[in-house]
Amino acid sequence: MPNARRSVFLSADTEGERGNGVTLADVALAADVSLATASRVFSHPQLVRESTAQRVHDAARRLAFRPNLLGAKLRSQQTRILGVMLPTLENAVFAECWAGIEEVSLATGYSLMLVTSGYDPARERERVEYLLRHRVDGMVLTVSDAAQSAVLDQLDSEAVPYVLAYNQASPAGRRHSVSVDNRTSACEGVNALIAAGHRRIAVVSGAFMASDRARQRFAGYEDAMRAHGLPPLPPVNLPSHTASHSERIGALMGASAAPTAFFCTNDLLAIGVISDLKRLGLRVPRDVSVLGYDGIALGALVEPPLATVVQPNPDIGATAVRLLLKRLHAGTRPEALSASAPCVTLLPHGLRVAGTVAAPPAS
Amino acid sequence: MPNARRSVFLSADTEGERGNGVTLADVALAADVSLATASRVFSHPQLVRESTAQRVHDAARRLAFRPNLLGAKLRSQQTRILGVMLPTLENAVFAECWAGIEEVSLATGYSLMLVTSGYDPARERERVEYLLRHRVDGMVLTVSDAAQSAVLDQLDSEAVPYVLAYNQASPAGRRHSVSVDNRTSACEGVNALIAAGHRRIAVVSGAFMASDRARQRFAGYEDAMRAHGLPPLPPVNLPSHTASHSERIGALMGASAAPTAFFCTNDLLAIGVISDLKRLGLRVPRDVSVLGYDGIALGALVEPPLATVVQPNPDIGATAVRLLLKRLHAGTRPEALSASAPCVTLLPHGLRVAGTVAAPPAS
DNA sequence: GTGAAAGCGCTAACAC
DNA sequence: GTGTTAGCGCTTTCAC
Repeated sequence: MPNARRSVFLSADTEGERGNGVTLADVALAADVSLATASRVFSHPQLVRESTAQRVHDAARRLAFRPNLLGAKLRSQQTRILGVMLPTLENAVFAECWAGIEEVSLATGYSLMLVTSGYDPARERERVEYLLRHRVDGMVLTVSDAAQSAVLDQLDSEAVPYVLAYNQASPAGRRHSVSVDNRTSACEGVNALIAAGHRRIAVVSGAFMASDRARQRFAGYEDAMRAHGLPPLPPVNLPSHTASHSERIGALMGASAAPTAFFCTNDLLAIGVISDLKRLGLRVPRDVSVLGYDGIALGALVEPPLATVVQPNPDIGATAVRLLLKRLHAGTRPEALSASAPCVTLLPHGLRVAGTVAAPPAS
Repeated sequence: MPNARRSVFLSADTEGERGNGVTLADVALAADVSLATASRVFSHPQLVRESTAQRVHDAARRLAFRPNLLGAKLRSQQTRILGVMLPTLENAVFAECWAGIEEVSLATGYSLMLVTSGYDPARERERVEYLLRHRVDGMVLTVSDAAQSAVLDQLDSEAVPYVLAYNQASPAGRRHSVSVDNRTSACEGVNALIAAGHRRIAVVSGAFMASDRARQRFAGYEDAMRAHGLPPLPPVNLPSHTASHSERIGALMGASAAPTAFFCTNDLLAIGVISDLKRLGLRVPRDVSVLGYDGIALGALVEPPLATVVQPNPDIGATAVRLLLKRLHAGTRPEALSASAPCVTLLPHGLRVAGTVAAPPAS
């Protein structure tokens, strides 16, 4: 009877283990009920008489009982852990998204495990495997390219419930996603540029090939240009948005028909491009306009404020979790799954056309 | 013999559970070894013959075995999960720190659980309790005020191993921390301001009362001022660094002896203050100089580049994890613990005096 | 409404 | 080297 020994010496708190070594069995003993009843008090309170529950709660408090979630998770075959994979937290978009994810997960009693993929498909695989080993109940993730993602194929084949965030799934498929409408919103943003008088608008993108969003946003740009009879320019791809790319931008601005506006496929990039422009002696927005995409808080903080297409970042995270939870609770019955809301959730976007966008110079 | 049934039908992958239902027992059966041996192949490979190990690995691959970490964690009484509590990820300092934490943790086979406290002591308690319930082996955390932290007191009393990040523990205490020397580095930064010719330097701080770092950095400012016979000005406390505070700054700049330089206790704040200044029609650094603190990547990206005291953020995270791991592996013997390196680890800081700092206007 | 008992998947003594 | 045997802390049928 090892537990009996423990209970006796408990107050001395001799052991160095986490959770002070008090188990549910100790609580049951102290409350003079069976282990089963003690368990029920916490997991299914409605199954136990009020007075009994009170005794158990008292004992638990007295012994400073801390439930060991591991035992519960192992036995019940559902961990109530959600896996989250984001490209990086160093881009505020995803940090803001995490805030939304954390809030609703913890509020609903779910735990989280976060990994970052660094936009690298190989690392995506590895990190997802890691999450799977932890037997997460489901995942919220952003992959570099949802259309051809080894990771998503794997998840599908293993029937792991997941909801994409930011990746906008194809309406044709069965994949669940939460995002804004990348193409439409980008188109609106570029329309605003055109409305301001711009005709030569260049798109600057980060890892174009590594981001389906970037391509969708570019398509939106093309839509807007074509709708106004303007020739779309080929995209300018800048590999990393933390380095400066003055040369590329400089060459562009030095050319005969230099663009009068830049549409950057994300805000961090936009901030970098604005700096590059300044270094070239150009003023934003007087000489050149810049439009970003993301709506990170920082953009509103700088002066002039960054004009941008605004995504509801925390809400994207929160909604993705809620949807995932709904799927999890719907059970494994396929009817329930498909019946539950459409796969592709589009959240409303905003447009902040201010600071860094103005009419083009008279020329 | 439920498992036998499972093994037979396995290739059909009928079950909807995570981890395809293959257990180590199935692998052992397929490889014709005992469960114990199969286990050893993964946990203690050196204890098992090469050829046997090979058989087990083959069987595992054939069955697509995915170890259930929960079982291992529960049984071995060490979860190999590290808890991480950071104030927020929306400040890039902590996002960068997380990158360091994630890298070394996953590389050493440790899992992570992240929570954010939002600088709120009540939420700190709650989140720590959450981590404790998951039986994390140890924690890396940043608290608002290490000197009087209910959470740290609790952790100490329960003998939970932890290492502070950014909080600079008192050398007198027994608490482990990894940070730069806040006071000295701030002093150096302000010295650079003074060397540039500034005499009226104001300190702008975020949640001053909620951040011990902010106070330590202010002390460094006082040191520098006093060392040069200059009167320290009272700190300007701005509650949130995401809002604009033009009024406060405006009032300050409108006063008779307006400061010629601002020392902001973090970079985000500095970026906000620069914007405020611009809105007031002031040019940085020509009219006013601004020095930040943190060294976030973004600071180098903006134009002019943000002058700042640079912390090695990813390294702070990585070092904190390594130290924590060292403590965990030292066993619970107190001698080993105290023998292992000093408690307070100070990492080297840098100084980027450029862009936003220049000589004060002739006046 | 409550109790007894059987595990969840894995590791760690202890034999051999 | 390898196998046998107990559990880790909890949930959950199944009786009563």
